[in-house]
Amino acid sequence: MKKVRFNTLRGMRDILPQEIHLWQYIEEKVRKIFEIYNFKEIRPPILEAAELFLRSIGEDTDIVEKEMYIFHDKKGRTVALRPEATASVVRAYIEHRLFNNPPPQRFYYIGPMFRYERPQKGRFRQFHQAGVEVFGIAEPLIEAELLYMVKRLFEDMNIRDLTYEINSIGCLNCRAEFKQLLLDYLENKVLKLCSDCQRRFQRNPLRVLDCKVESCKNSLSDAPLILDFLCDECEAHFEEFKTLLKEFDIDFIINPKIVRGLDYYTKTVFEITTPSLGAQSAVVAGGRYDNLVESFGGPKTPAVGFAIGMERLIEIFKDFSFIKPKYPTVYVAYATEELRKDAINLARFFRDSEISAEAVYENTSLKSQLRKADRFNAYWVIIVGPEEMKRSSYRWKNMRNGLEGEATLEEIVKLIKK
RNA sequence: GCGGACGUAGCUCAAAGGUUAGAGCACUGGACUGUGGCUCCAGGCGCUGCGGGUUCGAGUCCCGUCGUCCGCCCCA
Repeated sequence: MKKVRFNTLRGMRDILPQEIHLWQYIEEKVRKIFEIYNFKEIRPPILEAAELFLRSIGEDTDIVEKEMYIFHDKKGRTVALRPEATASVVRAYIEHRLFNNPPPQRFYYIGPMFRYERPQKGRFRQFHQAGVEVFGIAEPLIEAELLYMVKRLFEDMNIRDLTYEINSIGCLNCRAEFKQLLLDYLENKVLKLCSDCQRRFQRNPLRVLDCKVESCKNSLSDAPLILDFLCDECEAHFEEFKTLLKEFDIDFIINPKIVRGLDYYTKTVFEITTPSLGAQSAVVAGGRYDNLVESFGGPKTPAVGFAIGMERLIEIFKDFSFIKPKYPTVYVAYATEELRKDAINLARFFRDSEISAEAVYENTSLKSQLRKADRFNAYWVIIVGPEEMKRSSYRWKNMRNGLEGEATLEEIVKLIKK
């Protein structure tokens, strides 16, 4: 038989036991703060109808155009691995009529997302997001509270050097007006723009504004900013949002260039960035999407959400030396080979008593057993020996301080559980 | 999708085109026949990412491919 070696696919990786405790620690932190804010966990499927993402994220966005894992199932349906979770949560919210519950309805999720991109630092094809969505509240208070919640999470994890960037991209009304204004402005410049922007000019002119090509930036230096053309309502919303952030003691900067790569946003958008991630500076991103629920056939429902990039959060979380993996509490060894089975049985007894235990299954010297116990970082070693058996007792050894003694099983359990 | 760097033992890295590809750490066993960590000794480390080519001879040079990293684009 020909031997084949398999590896993870590009951009995918195994999270091994040696780092999983770090993930578990961070997931617990995230869950805890979300639940304090009354967010309820929701777990939508990872595979959805591709249409769901086309209609929410937008067909002209990079995510949909070139980054989606999209394929046909055996019935010929076009399905996609989710590139983000908001669309799924909105779908579930409507599908299960969760809007019949009183607002605010708050949901959170933690799970894998998929984007077919070129991997690099902080960027993977399968990555994880922890995110929240709030339905039913139009007040900017919600956005401000969400940012405050994230700020608390970062403080709790002792993560600093973050920049809170905010912007408003208006509602359907002011955006329509602004779009016309922008088109007029771009009219006689369009030939000077890069090829991407020429296409954007046709299909999604707002995205011309955040082109990174130097020549485009130059010719757009005096371009109108949507921030200056918000309608009265959007303007008031943004003003109140800023006032609340100040009240909540959140330092922020206004970045009029944030438009977000997803079409469903309205009014508030925000991004939290760090200098320590190289080119992938965003750790958290989100915003308001007041039209999405309605456009998916639900009742008109304002909504806000954000997502945290878990890999990026872990990357900037420096203080993890104190997080220790879980070790077995006891390691059961035997002094002579005939007692091997007794040792295994003793391990079974410990496990039945909810004490985590590891044991030696092969025939080997006591010395090597102790060495293994050390390697496993076991706290206690219990040795089954012939002399002790006669007195129906066992030898115990504390691997942290080297102390040892002899005791009955009852005494040992008491010692361990102390 | 575009550009650059790099792929050698489980890990970190050596080996100016020339014997049988090495070292440290780690692993296994022993010195210590019922006791880990320190020390010493011994042992196995390998399709040099993969596939072609050049050459008397390739880990080394060339081409392709896959992968990793770093930029660009975009994003979490």
